[in-house]
Amino acid sequence: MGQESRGSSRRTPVQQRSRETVEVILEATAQVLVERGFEGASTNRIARRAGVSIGSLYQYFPNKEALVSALIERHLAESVALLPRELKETADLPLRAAVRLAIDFGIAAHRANPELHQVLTEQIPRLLAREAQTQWTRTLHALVHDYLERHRAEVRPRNLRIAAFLLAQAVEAATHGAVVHYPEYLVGDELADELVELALRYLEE
Amino acid sequence: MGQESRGSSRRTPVQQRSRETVEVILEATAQVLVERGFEGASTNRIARRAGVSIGSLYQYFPNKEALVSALIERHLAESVALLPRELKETADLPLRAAVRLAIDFGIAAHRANPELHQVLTEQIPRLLAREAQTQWTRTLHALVHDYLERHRAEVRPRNLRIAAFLLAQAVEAATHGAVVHYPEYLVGDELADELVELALRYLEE
DNA sequence: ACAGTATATGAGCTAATGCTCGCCTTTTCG
DNA sequence: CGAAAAGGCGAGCATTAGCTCATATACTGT
Repeated sequence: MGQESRGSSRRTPVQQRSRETVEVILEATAQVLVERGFEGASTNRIARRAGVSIGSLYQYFPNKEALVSALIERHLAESVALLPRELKETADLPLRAAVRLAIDFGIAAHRANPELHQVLTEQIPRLLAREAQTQWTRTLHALVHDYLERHRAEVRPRNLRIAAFLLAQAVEAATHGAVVHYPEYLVGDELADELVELALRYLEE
Repeated sequence: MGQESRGSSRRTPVQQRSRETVEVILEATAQVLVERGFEGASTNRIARRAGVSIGSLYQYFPNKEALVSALIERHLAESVALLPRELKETADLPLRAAVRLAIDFGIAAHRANPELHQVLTEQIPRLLAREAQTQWTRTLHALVHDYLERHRAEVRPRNLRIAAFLLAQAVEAATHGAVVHYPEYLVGDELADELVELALRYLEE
């Protein structure tokens, strides 16, 4: 769904060769972004790194923003693809088990390619990441909200929207913050355990 | 303390006139940053907005980064200035009251000039904001940690560093997220109440 | 084999940005 | 008052970024 979000006015790859080119370009974008940040990631540099001419780059991406957008979309798509499957499993689990699963999932998501995740969430001009970011936030909140609604009887908070928002936000922030400021917290289970405690105690009667 | 962090090799204002110029430039920087983001905030544009020539701008700030850094520092300094006073008051308050005060403080901080806060936290290349950001995070965690240590007897968690980290992170994220994604949550007290609940339940025996 | 299409190339254009530097004006102070 | 220091100015330089386009090469189907 949505190979190209708004990349209109550019050629769509049809041969195998060009699909590989697009792939190589996206991969190079990720690398250069990690190494030199958004400003340092010039399209020329990306093309060079990809072993491809700028001309080729601009054949598939109308501009730098579209290029980075495509990368963000692809990165989120990976997480989004896992999410429903993972969280669907939690739907009928009891509170403690569900919370545990969700938090482990959150932590795992941050552990996969943490550098790219960091650049994408922290260094990209917000207007660019905005749409994707909002989409993701909404999806996540909706899922948590859903779970809470199903289990509303076993749960203390009355305003489930706020509860879902708080929980999602807290878990995300703690995980992200740990990656950035205290990576050592992530080696054991201590942080995860405490996060579970935080969530459960908030939810319990 | 630290009028200029690393702004070496530039003139330091000594006359009243030039201090005003610096002031005007910083104010213009904030405005343009809010209006056009980091990339759109060219030094020429900032100077024009300030009603000052670029020459003058570069007389006091060696480059764009230093300019923005100075603004960040000034912005954080305002919060930092309030922090100890505010939190010193909480030092001997009982849990519930202390938590309440801290959270109200956090929310208030986000309400003062939320647009600038948002640009500064979300749109500035991270390497630039990094130092200030880390400094702030550390200070905050230390303060919470201190409080917890003093009250260690009344508090459940054993690892106070992690507890402080989690709480600070959760409150910050919830407040920030509300400002950005759901401003409507901030009109009443509901969010604040729930945040207090989250923190207290986590801390209580 | 060949026409037509898809893909790839890279020299170089345009525009904008960060920043300098020579010169002028105002303030300070003996 | 007058000279030295501080402050202010803005045309314009050097650089770099994003991006185009004329041209060349690889596929594809007949």
